[in-house]
Amino acid sequence: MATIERPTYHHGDLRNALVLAAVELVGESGVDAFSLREASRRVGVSPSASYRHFRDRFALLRAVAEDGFSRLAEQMEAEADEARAERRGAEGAVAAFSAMGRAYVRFAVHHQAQFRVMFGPWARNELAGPCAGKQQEQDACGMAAHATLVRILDDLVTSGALEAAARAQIELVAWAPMHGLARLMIDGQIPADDETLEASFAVLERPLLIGLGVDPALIGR
Amino acid sequence: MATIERPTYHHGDLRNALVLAAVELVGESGVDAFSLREASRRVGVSPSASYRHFRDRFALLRAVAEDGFSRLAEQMEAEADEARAERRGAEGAVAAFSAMGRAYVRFAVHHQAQFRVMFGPWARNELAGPCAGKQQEQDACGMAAHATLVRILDDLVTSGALEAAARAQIELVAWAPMHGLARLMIDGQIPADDETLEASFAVLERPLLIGLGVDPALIGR
DNA sequence: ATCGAACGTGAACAGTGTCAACATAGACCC
DNA sequence: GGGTCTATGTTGACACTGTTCACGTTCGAT
Repeated sequence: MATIERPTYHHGDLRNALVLAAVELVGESGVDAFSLREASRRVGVSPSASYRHFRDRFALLRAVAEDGFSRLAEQMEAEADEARAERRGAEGAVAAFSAMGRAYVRFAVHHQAQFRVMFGPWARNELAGPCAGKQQEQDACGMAAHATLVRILDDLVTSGALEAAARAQIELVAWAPMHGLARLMIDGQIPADDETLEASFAVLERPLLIGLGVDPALIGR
Repeated sequence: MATIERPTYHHGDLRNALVLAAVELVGESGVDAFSLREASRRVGVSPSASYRHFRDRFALLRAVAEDGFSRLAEQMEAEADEARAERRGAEGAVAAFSAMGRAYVRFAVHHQAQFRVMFGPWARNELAGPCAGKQQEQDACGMAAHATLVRILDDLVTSGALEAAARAQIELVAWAPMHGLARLMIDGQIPADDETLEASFAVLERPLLIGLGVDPALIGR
């Protein structure tokens, strides 16, 4: 009855296949369209089989979120590194910081539905394990991405681009505007094309950095 | 078979009753828990009756969003006016602006689920009318709230607190960080209690205003 | 080779969105 | 008043969903 032929009775890698299918599904038709049954169908497995790997449909969504966070971390890291490579010292740190922010928003816009899942209400719905099953960390999901953020912010201070006193604030002052821009774009309040993205980012960047006390001369064009 | 007795066969105000029930439902158990059937049940009416007033379950959610936007507009307006009343000129304009932002975030935190609906993916799902049935304006939903925002931003310029050149930027520079803070709080990335709210708001406020070129002396304590 | 555990299947339950056919009750005209 | 029209509700059905339970199948260790 499986919709996709499968040579072996056992799938072999069902868990990952399900996550992948779910990511696809969510990407195609949005979070609402996602259904555990449809994901199972795509993988070619009966719906109940999924319950050997996920206690809930929410557990599967959490896995989708986790996948998204790790991709996001990679993306941010890569673009930040690239930006820093072209410059030195404080200027490099500022460039990396800026690139990271841009990467964050770009990721959201290019993976709208998955981004929504990542920050959806599912992650902390029940007492159930927050992410992959580790119960210790409520927000373990975004840990990798958050670690990247912290690293780049620290650079900002150690390179001298930012006074140490501002370090405590910068996390929020950096994150909130970028997150807000991202959400406004994926939720349709702001057009979600790449040009608008760049323009909006540019508008936000300078006042934020200046407000935090970064020397305007360090801010790339 | 109605779960709530109803003296008359016709309800009389079913549309509004449904919206109210939906707002309640969403507030109690989140957007996911919402179901057209449950809303109908609460009102004491058969599920199909709702289809005389809403083409979709999404249409009902859009009505919930609309309700939220008008409440938000009232709230922002009220708190801004109150804050301005105590001061004069540029200082008053800045205070009103600040109060409006605080009201925005506070509304989100105190009406988490409804706020999520307001900015959810439902509003612009289909070609269907965006909100109450008017098809002209894609984002007619937030018009009242947006008008309030514009009014207060204009004050900022006319009162001399902000250079006219910054007017074009300020909309985004004000909205994105507040929206981001709101979402991070309701989505669990930042604790959603009132003290954290005030503290976070305070951290964001000053760099933003300074970055835009507002005289620090005008910023309230 | 056997046996337990891990993995997958089928059939079933309650709940959902939605629709078409039918019932009721106001409104409006004579 | 009586008679018709139309807005409004109701019943019953369909296809779909999440989830569970009893049951097959296969893998790996002994």
